[in-house]
Amino acid sequence: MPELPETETIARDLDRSVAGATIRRATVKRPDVLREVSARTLAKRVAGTKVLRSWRRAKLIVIDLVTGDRIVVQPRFTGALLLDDGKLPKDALRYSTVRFDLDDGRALHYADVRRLGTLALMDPTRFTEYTMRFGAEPLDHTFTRQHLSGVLAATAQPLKKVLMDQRKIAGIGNIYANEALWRARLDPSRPASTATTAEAKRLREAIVSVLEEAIAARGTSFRDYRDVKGERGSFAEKLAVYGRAGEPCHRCSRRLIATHAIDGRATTFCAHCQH
DNA sequence: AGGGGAACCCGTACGC
DNA sequence: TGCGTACGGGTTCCCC
Repeated sequence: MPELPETETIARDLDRSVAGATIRRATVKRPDVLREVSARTLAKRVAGTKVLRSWRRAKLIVIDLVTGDRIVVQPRFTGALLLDDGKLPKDALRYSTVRFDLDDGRALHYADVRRLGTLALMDPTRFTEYTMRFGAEPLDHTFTRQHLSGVLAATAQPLKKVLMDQRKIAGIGNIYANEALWRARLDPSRPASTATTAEAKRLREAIVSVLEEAIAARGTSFRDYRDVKGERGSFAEKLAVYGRAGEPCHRCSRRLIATHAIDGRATTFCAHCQH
């Protein structure tokens, strides 16, 4: 599932390969993935426009156009941005929902098997309004231990729920929330406001390190995630807890516990060394 | 404000 | 083998 490291990988790759290209036209095969714009309006507003850059905010891939409009992609579970330069794996485009033909002959596709992911077109005003809802970027220099302490102190919700709350911290989903809490040796169900200064420091360092390492590995392809070339990330082999329920903790060798008690989401942790 | 629940979607897993 | 059904997963929205 594309979280921060996966969307960052996609956005960086696109920035390198598509910035400067001009979109010749857009073709919508599955209009139900569109948000904020109709197929007809999308096609009209992007035709003939140049791509300035591609970047990430929260779990969104944002493609800036020279007109000021932004293509905003939220891949959710199975969404992928695939760049078809004739070398994509066979079948990669089977679930293409929107195709952007570029002036150099390549095509950028938004493909999505389950189509819970979305693609929107936003003008600058709408984009600003939309992204105001997101909390701190964990890899930004403003995400300090003091900032995290403030976020944690403000609520008695479970730590894991706070990490995954996009209004509080942006970009962390189920995989990296589980991993960061294991690294910080913190019980996912602990009320956030009970975290000490030392624990907040540990948690900030855990969040930053796991996200940076996952970006270096080009993300986690636990199931569906693929990069713009249709290739997998390699961080799945480094996961300490996610998907490892019943297996031994890498720190203390005791069996990892699985629960759905927090927000109905799969949580895996070590009851012996996370407190 | 925070919590609960439904809706969105379909491949996969499972029961019969 | 086939058919029917339950499930998952992030976000949004609506209601309490």
